[in-house]
Amino acid sequence: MTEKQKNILKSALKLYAQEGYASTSTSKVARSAGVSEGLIFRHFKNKEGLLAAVLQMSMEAAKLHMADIVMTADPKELISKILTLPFKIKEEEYEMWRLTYALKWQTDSYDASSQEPVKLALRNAFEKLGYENPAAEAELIYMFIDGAATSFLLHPPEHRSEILNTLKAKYKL
Amino acid sequence: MTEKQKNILKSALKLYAQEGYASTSTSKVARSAGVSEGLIFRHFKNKEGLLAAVLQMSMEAAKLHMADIVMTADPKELISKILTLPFKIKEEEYEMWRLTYALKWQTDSYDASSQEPVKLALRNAFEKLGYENPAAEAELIYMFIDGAATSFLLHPPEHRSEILNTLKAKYKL
DNA sequence: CACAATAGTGAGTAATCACTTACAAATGTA
DNA sequence: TACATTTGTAAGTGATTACTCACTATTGTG
Repeated sequence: MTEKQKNILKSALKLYAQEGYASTSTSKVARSAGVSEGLIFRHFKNKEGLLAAVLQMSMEAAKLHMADIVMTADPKELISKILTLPFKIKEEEYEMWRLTYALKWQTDSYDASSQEPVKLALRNAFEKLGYENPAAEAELIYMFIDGAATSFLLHPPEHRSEILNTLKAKYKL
Repeated sequence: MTEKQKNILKSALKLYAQEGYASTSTSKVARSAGVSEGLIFRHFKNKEGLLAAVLQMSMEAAKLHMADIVMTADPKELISKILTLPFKIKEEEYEMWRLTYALKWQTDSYDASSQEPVKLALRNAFEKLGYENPAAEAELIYMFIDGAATSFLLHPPEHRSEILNTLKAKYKL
């Protein structure tokens, strides 16, 4: 991976996250990365290819998070880890999360399959804890972390820890 | 309001919700509405003006919902109404909600002020019920309905009522 | 009816879009 | 050194973009 190639990916992520994929032209990405526009097509074939590369790069980090969570044995700890997830979005992961959340609404890009392993782990955890409807509880948590992440990504956070504690109390964590 | 004007708004809402605002050209809207492209600019000045008109039209319905909720006196009923909101998105309101949720991620369009009256009503309700941290509870609920709406708008719903009941149980409703 | 205002059209506009091509510079490898 | 491969650029391409303009059709009003 060349330095210029990395610059393209970095600029594309930044611009796609800030202004949206559709309204960010390849020429804008090239200008921001300090390369000729042709180079984008040399390395990534077309605009879609660039998006795919950006997404793949971004998702490596997320996969590590998820793998750690799924392997947690103690059910209470697993639920706690998942609930805490959106409250701990790191500065350097901000742009990638903004992009993935925004892209959800672009018709073709939504992929629910990546959520399955986490949902399964959640269901098992609630089952172990003797909850009445583990599947519904898992869905509920998933909906919540989606909403919380949205909230934190869109407006500056306030009293995060209070909110997290109030939430944890609902599951006696 | 002319018939053609209504058609433009209807087509624009549909296309913006399906394919996104940025990637829907004015010519596409005109073709879908069966009018000349020039007419769009005659009536709505420019592309942004058309979006504003679509949004304004769409939001009339939402305001009625909110007004009803805010005026509910019984705290338990108020909370229940808000929790139920995303579970009852009507067919004819689907496109407008998809558009508003997608537009959240477009840098400039987000307006948090419309949420304030509802959040205030929620805080008061939790206060009346003697909850420890009413403000945090209100935020929590708001995050949840955001996540639930997202979930219902993006993938086909399943066991909605089970999920709603599990959720209501957490607030003893 | 007269006539002004509004509604609507179709053919433009320059700018920008994603993408290609021909060619040069840098690099790997024998 | 020789030469093939990869990296990079500059100047294009036709299509599409948001938008304008000159014009006609329809409608409301005295």
